[in-house]
Amino acid sequence: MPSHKKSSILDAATRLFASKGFTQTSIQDIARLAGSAEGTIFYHYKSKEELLVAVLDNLRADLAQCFQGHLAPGASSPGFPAVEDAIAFYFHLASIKEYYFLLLQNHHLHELARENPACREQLEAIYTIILGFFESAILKGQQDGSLHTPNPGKTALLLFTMVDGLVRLRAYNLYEPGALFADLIEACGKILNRRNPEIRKPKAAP
Amino acid sequence: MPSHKKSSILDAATRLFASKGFTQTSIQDIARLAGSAEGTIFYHYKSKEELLVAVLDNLRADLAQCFQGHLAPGASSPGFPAVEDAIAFYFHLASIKEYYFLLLQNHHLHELARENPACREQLEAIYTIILGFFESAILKGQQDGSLHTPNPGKTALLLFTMVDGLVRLRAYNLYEPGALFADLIEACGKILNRRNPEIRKPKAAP
DNA sequence: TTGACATCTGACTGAGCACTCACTATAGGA
DNA sequence: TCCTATAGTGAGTGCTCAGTCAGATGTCAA
Repeated sequence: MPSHKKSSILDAATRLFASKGFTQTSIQDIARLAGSAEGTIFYHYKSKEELLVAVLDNLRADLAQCFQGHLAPGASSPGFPAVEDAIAFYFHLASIKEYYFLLLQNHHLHELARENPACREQLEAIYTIILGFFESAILKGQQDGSLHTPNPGKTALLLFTMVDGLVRLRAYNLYEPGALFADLIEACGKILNRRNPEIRKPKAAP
Repeated sequence: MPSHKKSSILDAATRLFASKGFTQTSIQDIARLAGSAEGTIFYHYKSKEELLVAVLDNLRADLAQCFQGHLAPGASSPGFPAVEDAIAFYFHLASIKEYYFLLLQNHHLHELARENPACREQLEAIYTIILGFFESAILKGQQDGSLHTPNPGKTALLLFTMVDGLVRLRAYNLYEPGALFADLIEACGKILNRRNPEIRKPKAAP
């Protein structure tokens, strides 16, 4: 079984890397938040960089579980458009687990992925999961006839950049939270060539 | 007149802050690239942070000039849709001055803006300029009747997040450069309610 | 030539950093 | 009880960093 300290170190590192950035976070910061000694961190993880990879691994597993739970049969509202539902869910997720998405937008992370294979693999797996989630929502919409979208893969990427962009705008307080949500959903509907022009309001705007 | 060393320091700092990030860039790095001594940097700028603000100031002025040059009468192709033209130009700019846009996406920058008023002012001015550029293109499109877009301000923000997102994808090599450009232009057209369905190819895809 | 000023230099400093290591604590099997 | 392995500790180490400072150099007017 995993030790209590180890998981609290992982948790502290996740939040600090997301909020302050990898470089700005010191081992001392992590130890303080986790309630452990600095040495304990290096007992469980060889280096600060390996700790980051462990954080990514944990993030990926949790994200996969969240998406899987949402895609499970019966989990999504029946009759509710799959894509709007997916986007609303993604926004909901980005709201309750904002630190995950802030972490993924860290510049240093992508620098590191260039030279650290373990880091690159984790990052690629995470993007595959997220894009796969959008893509499967588009495919579902095509099957029930509500969408006509020629290239689901590329369109999923476009949706991702939009939603991710809004997450960033919210994090930096560049606009009032929630004010753009309805516009975003509407814009996505247009991109996806919705057959049914009236857009139903999603249940929860963040 | 401004000294030669001072401007080469500013230039070196701009490129290094963009490519490595603010925290990862040391004064030694900047001095080496600028061909000056470390002391010279602190002769011209009180601190590393003040140097960053100077970089932003320079970026803002240059960006404003670029946009102004493009919006000048006669500069845009007559008859060419204003919004597609604007997006293509923004992409072109993001291609030849990629480091500007990478710098703006730096997480630490937005952290700093929260506590440093000078930094915050510069950042706000820069976003005002960029969003104003998109908004004026939308308004132009509405005047010539090619667009029907209810809320230019919000739509400009959505366009910005999309284009900025693609810049980031390209920088991190998450997709082949240029492969999504046509799709992006098409998606923007849909968001903007283009009256004329056929989209003309822009002159230069990056 | 002299003095005053702006520009520029690089050795230096103290603080903070990631990481090490000798050590203690605890728990279970023999 | 002793032995061993796992978990955890925090002072110490060597290095890098932003920022300082005393002085060198260049320039130009008096």
